[in-house]
Amino acid sequence: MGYGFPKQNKLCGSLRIAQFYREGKRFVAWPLRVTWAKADNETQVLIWAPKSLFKHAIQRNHLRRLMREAYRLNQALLDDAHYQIAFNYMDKEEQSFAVIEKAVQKALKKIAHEQ
RNA sequence: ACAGUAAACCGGUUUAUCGCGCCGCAAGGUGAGGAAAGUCCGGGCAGCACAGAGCACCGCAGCGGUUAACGGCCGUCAGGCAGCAAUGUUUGGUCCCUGCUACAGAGACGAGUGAUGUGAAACGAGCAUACUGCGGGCUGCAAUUCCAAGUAAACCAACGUAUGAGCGCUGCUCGCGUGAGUUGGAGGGUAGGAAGCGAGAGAGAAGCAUGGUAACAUGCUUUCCGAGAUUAAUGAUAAACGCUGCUUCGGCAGUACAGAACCCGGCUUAUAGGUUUGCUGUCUUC
Repeated sequence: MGYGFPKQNKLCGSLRIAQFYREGKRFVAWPLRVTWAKADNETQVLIWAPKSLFKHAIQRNHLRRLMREAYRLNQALLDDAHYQIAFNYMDKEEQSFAVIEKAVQKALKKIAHEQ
């Protein structure tokens, strides 16, 4: 598993997303709220920065990009199984890449461990 | 030189590592802004509607020009306000008809008169909801078209079937058209894909020429430019340089506003720092 993050590894489709949020397991790795479930075919990831917390599109874009990079660089922490994972940003402040990367690492380790 | 004022423009750069969208068999190519923003005007484009008449309603308003169009832009006139000035800012159709003009005043548009007094205004008028001129069908790309999949032409209630329900025509009236359903309740299904969507007869850009005070128009030239996502690409990390402050000359701090979503022309708002030009005032030197 390399560092890539192509489009087929992104979770999309409103029905699947709604079902995933209903059934997935949740925990918090500040400043992220993580939802995850086992998947059959491929690991798919959803990244979300809410408009209610960040008014400007450029802030949301920036946070999404930081979370995406953090996942992309640390996805090797997962084992060989496949998952659906959602990272929801939940803090009111824009945190740095170092903080977000640490949170993503913690979350991925926890998912791999619980599995 | 300093201060002011009015315009125009720029909006970081480089390297390393990892990565994303679109196009392409591949090699490779290409990928945010001056405001992409607010969605306030105008136009293209799309769908629906459109026999006609009247009354409403909304927008604009010195004058002239410009444009695809505009409430924009350019030029210009008059009054008020700020400033020594350059300049900025603000107001600007009309009173024939309809109506309004508080308090005060004998009287407020009604007249027998109208000096004094009252009052913003005393027969003179001012104003808009009135009148005049011009413009306006409605809805917006979540438009619209196609493909695929799926469901419930079932149930309940009200009104109606030529004694005409309802619908459409602009909000209303007339009038016209249509002619058996319509409305509400409860419930069921879908929310995938493609086109629209960006190289087109471009309201593009740059340069030159001609006309015009200007906005702008016309013509010629060009190895000039060309995002197209859809849980939504255009990035992340590290370093160096540049720029701006402060400095004990070692350095330290800061480097804005902000992210396309059908496309254009404007307006408005946000913006670190910087560049250029015109004009005005003050001072100095020749």
